[in-house]
Amino acid sequence: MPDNYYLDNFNTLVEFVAEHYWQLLNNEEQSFYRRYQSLDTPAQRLYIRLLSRRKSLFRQSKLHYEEIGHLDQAAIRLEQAGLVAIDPQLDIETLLQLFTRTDIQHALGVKSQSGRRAQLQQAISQHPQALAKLRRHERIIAVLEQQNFTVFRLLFFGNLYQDLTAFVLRDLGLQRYEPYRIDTDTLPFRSRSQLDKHLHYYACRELFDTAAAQGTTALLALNEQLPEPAADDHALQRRTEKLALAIARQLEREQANDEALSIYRQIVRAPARERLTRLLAKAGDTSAALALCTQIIEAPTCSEEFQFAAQFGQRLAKKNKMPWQGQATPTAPATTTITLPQTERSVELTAAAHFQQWGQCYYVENALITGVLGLAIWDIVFAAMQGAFYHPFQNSPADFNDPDFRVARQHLLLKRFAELENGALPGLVADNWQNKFGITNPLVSWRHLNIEVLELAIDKIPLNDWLALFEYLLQDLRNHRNGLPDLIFFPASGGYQLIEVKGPGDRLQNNQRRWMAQFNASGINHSVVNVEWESTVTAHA
DNA sequence: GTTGGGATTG
DNA sequence: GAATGTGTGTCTCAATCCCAACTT
DNA sequence: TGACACACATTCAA
Ligand SMILES: [Mn+2]
Ligand SMILES: [Mn+2]
Repeated sequence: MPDNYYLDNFNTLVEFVAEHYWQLLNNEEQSFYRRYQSLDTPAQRLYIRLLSRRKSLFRQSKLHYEEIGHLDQAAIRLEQAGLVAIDPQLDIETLLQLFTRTDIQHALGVKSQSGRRAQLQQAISQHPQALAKLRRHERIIAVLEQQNFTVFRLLFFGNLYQDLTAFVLRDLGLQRYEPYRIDTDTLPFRSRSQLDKHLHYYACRELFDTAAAQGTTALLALNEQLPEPAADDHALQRRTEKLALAIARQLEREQANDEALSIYRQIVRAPARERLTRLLAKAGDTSAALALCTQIIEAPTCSEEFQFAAQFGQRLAKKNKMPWQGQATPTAPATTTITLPQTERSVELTAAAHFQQWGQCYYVENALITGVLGLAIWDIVFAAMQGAFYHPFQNSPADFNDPDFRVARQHLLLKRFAELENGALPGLVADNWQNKFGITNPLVSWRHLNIEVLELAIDKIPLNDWLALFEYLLQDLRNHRNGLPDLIFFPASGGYQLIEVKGPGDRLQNNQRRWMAQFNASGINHSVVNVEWESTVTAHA
């Protein structure tokens, strides 16, 4: 790694933002950028070093950065630029965070092994002389204006969960990204108010845990604070709705059902209507609950919601002797029970080893089917679309989880499906396995795949089955990429079977049932295998 | 004296 | 035995250091 | 730092 790596990375980030988003920056942020630019290199380095760490307060004696040289001078220039404070006023609690338990014992003149940290802190708080002794000969540096860098990060990445480590991981080869072209003409932020709303959202999210611990009033106050995203800002809509759903769910736990209900009423995103239905039913408003079920069935936002409404509606109607349209027809999958000696390994691997007797069996869960789709449509996932790629560290296009991902790429997908029908699948999978290996892709989990199971699967699974599986996945990439069976079994006698393993006490989950309904519709061979452990007690008896 | 959870680093 | 809610573990980037708990 | 699947407890109905 070059000596300047973190300086270069930081500069790349802030210069991109300054170039493309200067008009969105307020005076403070513009000043922040100018003041940073006016620093000499050692001061810039020190600032970035401090900015990259989790805490904002440091004892200078604990900082060891050979490449910076004299920290004293760098720190003073940063102070002159207003980017750090030296020896700031601190309350006792904050000050003590900077020192170890041993430091505090020494200042108090106590022997080691004398109490926990909390007790020592309590003790030293009463002794001004000991506190003064702690701080004597120490220069304390507080890094300032972190929030301004946070704004730059948000503008660059479009989120706050990525940071400068993304550059390092890429440069070390630990994360590889598809070399897509960045669409600098259509960047995600268009206005200051949009940016402010995003920042506001993150501020709210940071408050959530505290509010949840405080209870109903704090949760309701937080909900009031949530920003109102612009109609075309899908990213922020998704985030605020998820946070509102979390708030409402927590309100339910606090028994504040009416308050939760009124939040759910404002949200369509799942599982808002499901929660709403449950609350209405619990409150005894059966007809409203049933009406909502009907509404969901007519226009479901996802398969899970549809399945819920069909089952819950039927049950609720039956219980209350109310009329109900439609019969849920749960088809039980073929189920067998096998008894195996318990092993150190997981029940899935143990079962796979068992089936290995009759052919070849792999523990793949979601990785195989979604992975093959990912390899089959690799170029479409990363196709240049307006606004899809706006920084170099994306694992997927910006709209990957939106329903319109498919709509926007429909012509490409139709063409690809035609190619698949003409036998393109084996070639696409082999080529992309070869050419793209290790590159991050939202559908491909390289670690859980190997070329053997891929080749076997391509060989043994008929094309029509693949097309049916792909179709269901593409209907809702976000929600249909889980729930696939644990094992794929290729019997020596030919064909294949998808097997969901269930250990003692485990039962089919709803997403697994939904996949099995698809398997049924497409005639795909599948089963549930219940594993029981050979009891050593029984064996001896 | 060990260990387990972190923060930091590249 | 279903339905429902909640808790847990496993992926982790890997090597190193620090620190505060303890016969884990 | 979530997503995902599983483990476990409680409740309720037949
Ligand atoms: Mn599984
Ligand atoms: Mn299973």
